[in-house]
Amino acid sequence: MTPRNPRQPSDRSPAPRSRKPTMADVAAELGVSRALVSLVFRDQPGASPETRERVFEAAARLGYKPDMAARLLARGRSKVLGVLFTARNPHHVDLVEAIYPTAEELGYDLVLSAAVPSRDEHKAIEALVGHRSEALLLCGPTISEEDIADLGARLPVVVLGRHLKAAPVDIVTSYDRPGAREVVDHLVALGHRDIAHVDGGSRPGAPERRRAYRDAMRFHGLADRIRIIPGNHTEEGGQDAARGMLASDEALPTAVFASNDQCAIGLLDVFTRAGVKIPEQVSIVGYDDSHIAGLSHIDLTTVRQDVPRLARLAVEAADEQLRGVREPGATLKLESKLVVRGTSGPPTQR
Amino acid sequence: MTPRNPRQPSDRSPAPRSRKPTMADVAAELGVSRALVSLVFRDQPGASPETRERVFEAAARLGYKPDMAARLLARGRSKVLGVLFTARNPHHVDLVEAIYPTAEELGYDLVLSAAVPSRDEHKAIEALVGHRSEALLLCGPTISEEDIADLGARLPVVVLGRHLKAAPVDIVTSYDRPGAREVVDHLVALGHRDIAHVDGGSRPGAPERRRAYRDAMRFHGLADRIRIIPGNHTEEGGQDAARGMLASDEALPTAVFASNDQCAIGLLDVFTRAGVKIPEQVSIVGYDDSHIAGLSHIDLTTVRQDVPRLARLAVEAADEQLRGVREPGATLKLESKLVVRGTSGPPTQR
DNA sequence: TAGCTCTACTAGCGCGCTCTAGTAGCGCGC
DNA sequence: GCGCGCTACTAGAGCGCGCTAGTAGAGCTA
Repeated sequence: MTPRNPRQPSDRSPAPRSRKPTMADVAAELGVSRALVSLVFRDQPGASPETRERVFEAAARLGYKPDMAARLLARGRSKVLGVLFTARNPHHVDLVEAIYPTAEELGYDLVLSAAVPSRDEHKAIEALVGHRSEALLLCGPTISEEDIADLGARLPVVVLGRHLKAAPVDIVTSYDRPGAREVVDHLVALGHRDIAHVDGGSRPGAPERRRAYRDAMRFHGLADRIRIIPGNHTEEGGQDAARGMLASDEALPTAVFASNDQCAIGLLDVFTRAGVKIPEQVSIVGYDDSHIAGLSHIDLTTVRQDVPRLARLAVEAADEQLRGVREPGATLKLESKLVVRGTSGPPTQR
Repeated sequence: MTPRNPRQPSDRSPAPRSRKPTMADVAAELGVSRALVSLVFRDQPGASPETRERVFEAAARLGYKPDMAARLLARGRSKVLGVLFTARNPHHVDLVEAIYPTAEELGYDLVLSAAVPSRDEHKAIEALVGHRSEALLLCGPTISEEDIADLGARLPVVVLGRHLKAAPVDIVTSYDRPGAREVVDHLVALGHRDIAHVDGGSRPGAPERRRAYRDAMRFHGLADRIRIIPGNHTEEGGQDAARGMLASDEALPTAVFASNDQCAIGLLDVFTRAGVKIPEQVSIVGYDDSHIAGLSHIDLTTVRQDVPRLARLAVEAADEQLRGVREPGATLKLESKLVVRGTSGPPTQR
């Protein structure tokens, strides 16, 4: 952390933990002006190499660290991007991981705010704005389109993984339809006809996936087998849907396409516990290819989104809006593709 | 988001996105002083109810939101807690979720910083300090004890889920030994004797769990069966360990106790793919009871830590340090307990 | 020597807010 | 009529930094 400093051992202070040193302290220590220290820390020309050296040395000795809040306040641009994500959603976590490198590359700092059950997205977003985010990256926001539009009128906003009709914000997402279409094609090719879809209600991406499922079923002449079961994008949603299917009078479908991986995992959970063999009795396909789908023994067939590119495009879109090189309102879509793993297979004859 | 405002519809501006309004704008709008507006927004006495009303109304009309950075800068106390966590670690995510409510209750705002592969803990911590965190909550930090001590000398630090010898920081964690002991007791009671431990190297909590495993094995007269396989706290670590065991000349143990859930999931993954039946051929037990262990069809036997209390105690500890009612250096330990699920069972005779 | 340029620095305002120390105005009792 | 206390408000100094406009001094010409 701080450079090793024998003169001020860290165990010296059980108590005082004196005021954080400021730039002025460093300047005073060296008998120079604050501005000089500022120059050095911003890596601006105007200081001799020896002076730079001395400034860094003194700063390290005093334990000085630049204060972001003051820095943000003083300079017009804060170079901070606010990122909203859902803590429980592994796909969001993947996105956050992927956002860091590009942000760093373009010189942005990141402030994260998690939407968790006890703290809704509105609060999380207010926190981001309050902390001087110049622009917001929203991972699969569930707030209303109107709210997003209002937000977009206040500052640059990039929405990841959700379609919007007419908000003044950038949108970076995957084509949901080809992905969902591929899922149905794959299942049909395996011999399935009773393919149900556990949807995600109005969650980001869900309406498009539902529509694509319907279209694909019709395309394959399976319009009469269309079966949409209400769900959401959490494990609980998948569990509830699975319980509903098990309790229902109708026969189980031979394949279930879930609106996202978490939902699929919920399905897997309940089906497995109930003794339903996966994929022998029921094939299950998810959506997102979050790291969990591939790594664990879940081994879920799913649709992979190009997370690194998604993240890069989102950060770049925010940057472009901030630099004013482009009006907001762009929509970028990436290809996604089916990843076949162990939870899908041919249906067994009954 | 912003209160609905018919006079300035959000679609009015494709372009200007004019400067964010400040407190001075609100004050000018009403013909009052900035200080008054400040009072109202801080909910301090000294303004009449009617004035408060007018201030809020004007603020809403202008779309004013208080600027945290300036607020933090201006007041001594920032009331911001910095939280370091590992994005991929579901147990950390659980902790973050649990920290929010208590923080809010005590009037703290949270700034999150994720350690991800491309961005190590040092950077993540610097970001937190730079954003004026008054105190730091570190979820299972892997940086050196010395670095943590240095950090603790600069500001209040609470470490979650890791033991430290003599750093001037608070520690909130679970008793690892009784938990690990319970695991071994459970497995022995089921009839296991060849119980291996995939450890977590020097990761937080790992040394204690390893030691507890050893002690428990000795207690049960199984000293000669002690088998410790190096691992770490990621899925990859578990996968590598499992591959190593499968490739080894030695027979597989009948039970494996992993140092955390992710590692256990990695084991599950590789064993399952290799056709090893869980728990018939090998029982697997994890540690943490992250939401993933119970929710998915992973159904992992594991050791539950009391996450809500852990989180509450950590925030309270930070608060106490900040209020100066107590010297840093306290260690709080909570009970943890075995949760038996589907990955552990009696060994089959060979 | 004056005049120029260039490097290496400094003075001081302002970012949006908080907070201390006030003041203006009012009703009150004596 | 005067001081008193109270409510409702204001002036203005800072918080730690960035940044613009400046200056002192060295080196160089002519």
